[in-house]
Amino acid sequence: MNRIGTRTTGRPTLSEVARLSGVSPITASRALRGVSTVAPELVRKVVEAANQLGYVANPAARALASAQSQSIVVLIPSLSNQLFIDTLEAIHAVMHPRGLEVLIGNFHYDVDEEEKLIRNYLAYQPRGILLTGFDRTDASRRLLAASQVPCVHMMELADTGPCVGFSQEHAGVVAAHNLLGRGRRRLAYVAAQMDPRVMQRAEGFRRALREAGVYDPDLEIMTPQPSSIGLGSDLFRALMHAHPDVDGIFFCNDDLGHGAIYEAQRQGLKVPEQVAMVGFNDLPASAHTVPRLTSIRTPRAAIGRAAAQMLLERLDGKTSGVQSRDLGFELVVRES
Amino acid sequence: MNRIGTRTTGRPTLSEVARLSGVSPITASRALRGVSTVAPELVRKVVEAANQLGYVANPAARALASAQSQSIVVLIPSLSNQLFIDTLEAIHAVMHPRGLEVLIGNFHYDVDEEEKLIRNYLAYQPRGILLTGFDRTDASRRLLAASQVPCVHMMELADTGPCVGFSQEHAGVVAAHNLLGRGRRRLAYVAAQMDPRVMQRAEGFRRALREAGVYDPDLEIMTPQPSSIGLGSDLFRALMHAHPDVDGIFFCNDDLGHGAIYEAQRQGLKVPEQVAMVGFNDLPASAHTVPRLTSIRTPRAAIGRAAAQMLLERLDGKTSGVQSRDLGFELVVRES
DNA sequence: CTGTTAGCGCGTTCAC
DNA sequence: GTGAACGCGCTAACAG
Repeated sequence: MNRIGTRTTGRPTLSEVARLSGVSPITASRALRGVSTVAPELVRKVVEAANQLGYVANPAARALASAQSQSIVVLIPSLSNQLFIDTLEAIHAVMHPRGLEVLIGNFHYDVDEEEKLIRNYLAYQPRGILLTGFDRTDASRRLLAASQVPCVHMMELADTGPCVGFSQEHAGVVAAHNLLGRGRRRLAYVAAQMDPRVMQRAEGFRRALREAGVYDPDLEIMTPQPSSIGLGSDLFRALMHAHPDVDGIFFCNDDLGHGAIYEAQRQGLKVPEQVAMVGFNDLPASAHTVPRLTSIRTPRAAIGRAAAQMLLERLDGKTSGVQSRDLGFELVVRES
Repeated sequence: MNRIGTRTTGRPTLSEVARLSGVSPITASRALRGVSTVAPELVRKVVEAANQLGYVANPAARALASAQSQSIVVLIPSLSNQLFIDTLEAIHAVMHPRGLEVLIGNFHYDVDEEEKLIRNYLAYQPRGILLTGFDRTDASRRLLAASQVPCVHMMELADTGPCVGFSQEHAGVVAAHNLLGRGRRRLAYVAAQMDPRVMQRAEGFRRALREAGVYDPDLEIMTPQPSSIGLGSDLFRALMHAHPDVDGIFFCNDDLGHGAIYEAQRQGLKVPEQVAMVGFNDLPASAHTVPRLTSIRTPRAAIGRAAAQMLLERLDGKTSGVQSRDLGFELVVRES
């Protein structure tokens, strides 16, 4: 059988496109990439030939020759959280029209896994990297710095690198003020996962309670377990059992809040009359639970979009240095 | 400044590893890949040199030289559905230890977008492709066939290609039987998105109702809108308004079911006394809503795992031809 | 079991 | 504005 050699792809190459359009390969290359000054007439011919052959450039050859791929790496701590899916989609929507491929790395809230991902993905010579937060290993930081690949950090704000996010700590303050404003004094913080952002929100919440003179460390329930609805039910039950006088709770995310709402309903415990609740992220379900969950809406899609754009600007050399973009958040007051 | 040339990566190359370990580049290559027969002593030396230099192979060069990447492409219709996230994670868990990168393509339930993704990703010379279902454009099919890249289809069963999934139609039958078994006769099917699998479940549900002599086409509510909790509330409200005598509903997925449960609660409509409900997928929340939602649990992680393994076997040439693997599903009876 | 040779397909560099 | 030559880093093919 006339099998193609194992070293060749069998797909049309740039040379074939060039031959068909009567120009040199390099002109075809330039025409297809839209760079430099190629006569419009030639461009037309080349593009036509490419379409006719169904030519698609070989990314490997391209990356090898230019020492640069057409990929952007995005490193996120979890895929199971709708939060990051929304961010991812927004990033993709910005990058795709620019011909940039988005490589997704999920490090499962594990900085060592993130380090491995960085080492691995750097080998792909990505054009840029989008990172979640600022908490990572020193080795990761060194790898990133040595690579010279432009980075933008998402979700948190800091002056140590270009970033797009909002003040997690302030979100904690706002949640506290909402609860305090409703006359609640026995306020609890219920958290899982305990990633850096969860801790920052805890810090803000704590500070506000302290200033109001109602802070009680016994009412901070934190577990490193992954967050889930079931866990929210469990933590709520345990909390109310140990401290029946709690009259307001800030959950580090909506999943926990939903679990608590279900559990409260099962126990016949009135929300918000007996216990008020504030969630975080404002997932779609929060607008529908009974009662509807008051929550802090995070601009996750906007963060993805803005971070992607900031990265593009850096690639184009339009900006440089540390740039911090605060997209804020919004307390969505509902029934809980 | 002594900047490295723009054509070079600045990272250690195979030649440097070879030089440091006193062998030829090709021997270093073989040692690192663990192929062929290289003397154990040499392997040790090469690996040591590679570690010392922090060498990571350049995937682009590798792909170019071997006409084959270390990537597996997975094409899914949505990232917003927890279903596919679970599948994705399982696939990754199988592929990663084998040194295979998973490239995720989200085609947003759009066969034309899927076709573009296929055209694009094929240029990356993936080792294999994991597809969702069998419904795609003819061009997609041709592209795939011409590429010779091994494929495995997920979620549905058919005899037209290797696949791992379960009978969507039978799931519809089982849902119907559960409702019929509880004495319900006015049964509705409420669906959104209307992807092929949703339609297959509809077909099974319909068939079972027909056999029981209770099929009423007016009680099929289908909309192409994307599925969501809010939509579930809306559709449920509209349905019960138009047909107050409906006493059982099968939802094409749990999101719609959850929305209906919330809405029923708001309307003071007793579930399941007045209307029984069966969902599909068994998302985590279904075990916690009030009342807890009876649902069909789909083996989404198992499907990802098995599909990945089937693909690996094909890559290793262990199997070939059409192979269909039915992983079944499970009706989880709860309170609704 | 190891090395030599050659080339994967493209873009950079420099010449025209 | 266009082209020739070369090389990116690696591995297939074939010797030995």
